[in-house]
Amino acid sequence: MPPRPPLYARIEARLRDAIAEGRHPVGSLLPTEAELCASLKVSRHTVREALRRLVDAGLVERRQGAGSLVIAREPSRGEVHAIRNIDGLMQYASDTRLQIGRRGLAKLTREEAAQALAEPGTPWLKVEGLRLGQDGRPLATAEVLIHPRYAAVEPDLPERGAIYRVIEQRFGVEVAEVVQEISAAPMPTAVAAALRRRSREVGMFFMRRYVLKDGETLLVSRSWHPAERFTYAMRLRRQDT
Amino acid sequence: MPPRPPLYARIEARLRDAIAEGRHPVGSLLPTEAELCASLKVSRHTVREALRRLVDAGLVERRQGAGSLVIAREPSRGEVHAIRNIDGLMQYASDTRLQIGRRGLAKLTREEAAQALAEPGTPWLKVEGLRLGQDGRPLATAEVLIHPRYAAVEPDLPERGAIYRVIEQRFGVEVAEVVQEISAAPMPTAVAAALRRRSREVGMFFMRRYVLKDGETLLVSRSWHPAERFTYAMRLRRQDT
DNA sequence: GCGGCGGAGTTGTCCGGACAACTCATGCCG
DNA sequence: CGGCATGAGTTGTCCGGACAACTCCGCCGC
Repeated sequence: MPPRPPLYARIEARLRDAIAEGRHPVGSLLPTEAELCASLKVSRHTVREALRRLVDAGLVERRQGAGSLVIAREPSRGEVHAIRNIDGLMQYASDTRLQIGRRGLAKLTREEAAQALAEPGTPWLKVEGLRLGQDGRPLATAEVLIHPRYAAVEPDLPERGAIYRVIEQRFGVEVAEVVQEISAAPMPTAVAAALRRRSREVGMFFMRRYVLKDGETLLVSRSWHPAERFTYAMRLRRQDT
Repeated sequence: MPPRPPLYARIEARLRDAIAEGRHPVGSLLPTEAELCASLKVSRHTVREALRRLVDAGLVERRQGAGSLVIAREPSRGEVHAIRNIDGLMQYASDTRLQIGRRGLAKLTREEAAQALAEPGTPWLKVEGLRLGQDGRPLATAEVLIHPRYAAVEPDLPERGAIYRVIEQRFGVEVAEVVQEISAAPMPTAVAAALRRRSREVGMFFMRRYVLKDGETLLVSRSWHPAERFTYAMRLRRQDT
């Protein structure tokens, strides 16, 4: 008889099953830690270990003060799902690069983001992508903005593959850092409300910036995921002009 | 002024620096949790969070009862280091696949290993590899054993790339599971002692098995890492006959 | 309406402790 | 010499609690 797995593993499996069976659909929030503690009669520590593993598995994302959001039903194989899966691939690539930084990703400040994205007159190469699930249905929209210096890669852009790798090889540069932004500084409430309304359609905002060794921003990806409650509270100048 | 990072992050950075500077060389053991608690005046919980991050970063491996072993000075970019880096690549590939299971990998029993590896008369395709570090010096030796049914991939074997991916594409199969073995069931003490002696040369043993959906073993990789104290305590029939 | 303030709710950090599970060396005994 | 038992040392699991940081919503004044 095999030994009983640890408590947190059983809780993790339980939650994983609940997600897989749709009792916690993608885009919904899991019960809070306190609720799980109460219903499962375990300490918060144990619940957090189980949730941490779901985060590592890519099923859940958490934000302090907001909750635990289900973002996938099954662990991603980290594979290419569809032709136009541009940002998905980049995300995969960056996840690989970022395996270390899975937790503790640095945050982009609002100013940094504005600077990186919205320098007026900067003709960033913009690549639009659609992230598709394994069933072929769209999961999220995405944009990738490439620094004009490296815009010549456009004809080489892979249908499947990591964009930044192509640029690295083509130009002999090296991505030194990947910075991720999920939530941002507070913004004027009116705009926030408008975005919140819109977020019922587009959902959570994701942004990644790829930085070279000399600090230059190589490319920026941003994408929207169809999550209900994780609203985006960041404003990009390029978007509303 | 930026806010002070959390305590565990500072401890992590401190240990990371100590490793990078060689104060904790690769192959040595870190101070025990209790020692770190005492010297840093923090709770064991905080120390464990810092160590967990070092494990996630790939700098440290831990084993219950044994200690925390330094296995790398800097976080791996997860990249190809050298031509003959066959198992290294596979490990990278499997790490990617296994991002989820970074913790809690299932274990191979001794019998399973013997069955997978040492069925007499089974002409497994054996690929020998040498894992090289970024400086070109060997880090570990490796063997990859491919199931005879898929041995026809030999001419296709990549010098750089994941072997199992090649097989998947070539034969239209799909790896459903990756099982990893680090330490194994106890073995006769005499053999253990002999191995322990030898382990001062070859070090820790690693083994991975790639399983198809129907349960068939697609390939097995095993490798030895030059770690001092993490001795190998598993016996493979194929090895001593 | 617009903006700011505040408070309830939620997750993040950190402490202290206890016991279980595992590793490894030692020593005893056949 | 081989095998087993023992025990110290180390990491894994789990509990309980406290406060900090953050999110989000509603209230209120202008």
